[in-house]
Amino acid sequence: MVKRTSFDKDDCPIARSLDAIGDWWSLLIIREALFGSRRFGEFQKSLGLAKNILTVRLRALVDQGILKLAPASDGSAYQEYLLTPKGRGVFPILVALRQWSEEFDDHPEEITTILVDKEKGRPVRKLELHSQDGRLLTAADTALKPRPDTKPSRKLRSISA
Amino acid sequence: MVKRTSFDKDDCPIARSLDAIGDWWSLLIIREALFGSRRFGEFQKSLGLAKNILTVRLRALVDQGILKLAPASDGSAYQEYLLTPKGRGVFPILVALRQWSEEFDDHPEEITTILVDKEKGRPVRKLELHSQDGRLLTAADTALKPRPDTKPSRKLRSISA
DNA sequence: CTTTGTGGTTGCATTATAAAACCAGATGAT
DNA sequence: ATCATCTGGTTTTATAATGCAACCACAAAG
Repeated sequence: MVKRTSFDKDDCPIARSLDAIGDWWSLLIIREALFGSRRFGEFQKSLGLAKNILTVRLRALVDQGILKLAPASDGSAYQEYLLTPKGRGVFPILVALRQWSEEFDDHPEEITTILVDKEKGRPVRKLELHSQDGRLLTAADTALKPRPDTKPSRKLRSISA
Repeated sequence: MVKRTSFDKDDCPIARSLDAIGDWWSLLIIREALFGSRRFGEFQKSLGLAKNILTVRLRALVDQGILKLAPASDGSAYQEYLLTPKGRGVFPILVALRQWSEEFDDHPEEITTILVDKEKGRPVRKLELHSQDGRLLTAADTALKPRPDTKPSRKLRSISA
């Protein structure tokens, strides 16, 4: 956006995520990476975005610890972009986006792919949110609570002794 | 973004979702709506965005069938913005974003809220993706498959007879 | 030495956003 | 009835991001 109100200092974790990966290209780049793309050219060809923009996006993703640069892999002295655990952690977000589109899009017939489990080749189930005791939850079953305070006392007051 | 490359015609459901709700404000508006906000003024105050922008966003969300306008609710002759089922369907996306932030953010201590299940008041579990036979799946356990074709033959060839 | 891969730089067009003024209809008090 | 205020916007103007295209540069591959 423009005057990016920089949700960086916002206490809402959703805003924080959006601040990190909430632009049009970043999530798609991560999608391609999860799909197997590693090289600059691969991303550029599959996504069809301008190279300078890809450059900026890749660097931002590396800076944020979502991608990392690895030296080689094939013979060439170039580098490739690999997902970090943080990057792979984006997977559920992508699945949620996909499933929302599958369920509510006005033209679902234009969606040409389905997400399947590799072992059986059958479509996956919908994402599920459970309570700690295992009940399946919907939005109406949840609430937001203030956090008790991260670490009120450090358990040992190193200052005083 | 600017020249919104309009992923509208893209066959990737993730791109399609992003095209619908992939901007900074829309998801936050939906978050507030799930949280209970209904009125123009409520959204404006809680999000602190300019009124003209809120106007545009709200209208876009209504156009997309994510919000709908309902006549009243309290006495006043005003309108309020209510989530449609499509809008409530965004909930898993917000949860996924929240959990990603909770798990990978560099400053998780700045997150001041936790998502709990209303009945017990305890934190929810992480979103889970299962195969149809119930196995818990990670990204590595999944693959993308071309869709068999929505409706290859209509079952009755109305043209020829 | 030519091609390919991997970017960087520049310039221009488009657009989202912000900020503030303005406005019409409803509400509320006198 | 009237005046002031609130609500829910619209309009205008200015600016900052972003997208895109095109050209440049350098390393490696052949």
